[in-house]
Amino acid sequence: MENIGNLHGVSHGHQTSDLMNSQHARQSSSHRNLVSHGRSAMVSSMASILEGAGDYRTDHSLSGPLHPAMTMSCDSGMSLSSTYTTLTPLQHLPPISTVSDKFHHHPHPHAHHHPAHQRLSSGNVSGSFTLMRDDRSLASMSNLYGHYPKDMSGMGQSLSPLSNGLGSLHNSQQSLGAYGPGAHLSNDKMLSSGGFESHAAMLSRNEEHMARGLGGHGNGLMTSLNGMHHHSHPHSQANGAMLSVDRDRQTVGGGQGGAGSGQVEEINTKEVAQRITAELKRYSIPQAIFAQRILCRSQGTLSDLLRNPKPWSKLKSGRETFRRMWKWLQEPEFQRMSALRLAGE
DNA sequence: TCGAAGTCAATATG
DNA sequence: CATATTGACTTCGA
Repeated sequence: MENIGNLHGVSHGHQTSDLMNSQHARQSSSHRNLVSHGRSAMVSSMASILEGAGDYRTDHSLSGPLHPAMTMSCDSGMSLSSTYTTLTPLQHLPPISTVSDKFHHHPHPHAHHHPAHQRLSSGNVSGSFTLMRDDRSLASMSNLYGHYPKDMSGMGQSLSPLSNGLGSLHNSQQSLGAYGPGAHLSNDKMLSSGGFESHAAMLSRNEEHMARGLGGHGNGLMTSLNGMHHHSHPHSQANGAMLSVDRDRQTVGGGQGGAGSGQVEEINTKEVAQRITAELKRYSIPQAIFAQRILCRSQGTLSDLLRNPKPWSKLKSGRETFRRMWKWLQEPEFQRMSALRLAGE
């Protein structure tokens, strides 16, 4: 018994418990927290620069009825949830010490994470990080992850949406298109339904492009703007208009969304799966990496999800996984990368 | 108690 | 090496 119990509990335990799974207690490592750290750090940096920091963050909060923990959460799940709460305030001020504090109170057996985020924090704070500078981000990424950037350089250069990334993206999407508008399914409310889907893609892509294209502030502004302005309504913040669109529909469709706590996003799992697959290929990110760092799942699981995505309606706790993927897709490239890097570091 | 959903780890395959 | 498949396990709801 114990063996098994231990094995399971300790060996794998990472799962986060998502919302309902509650499998927490798995092994994991704990470094997942790093991600959150990294993120907050980044946010802060942005915030500092833009001043809209709070807003930016807000956006997360808003969009995140789900994201709260998801964004980073992988292992500690519950603990994190609380952490996340704490994080909110943190975001406003990125005092490293504070951060450390929060972390510390976590049972962190591993030390190597700390250094990692520390350095990040400092970087951000000092501003050297300047997320805006895609160059920088890229550079950093390159350092950490040689291959990711490989395509990016190309993409980055071409502002034209169709040139690179989009081109391929479109491809995939087009294939999806069949089910998109045609909608033999019930995608009426799907996150990416029909034409809108392409828009979404474009938008998100644009973000990335802008990031590098506009250079610094441009991107930041956008992001923050998107996220900020209307904090009044909990709809649409994440990154873009697209979201708002879907959100609206979803809200309506879902109806009970609930007050906030339950985001009623309906995600087109099939599409997300395709997009993720495409992105992973684009950046040469192995499933194993993405699965672990972003989804906190195993490679096999990811593979299965990507190949045989179940319809949103049939998903239960598995939705969380798709939300994470979706979330990731919505993030600006540099964030995606940093998430990958950080989580893995 | 049973079945479904989700995962994982191991293993097979390309 | 990366991805696909599979068997076993856990959790959850009837």
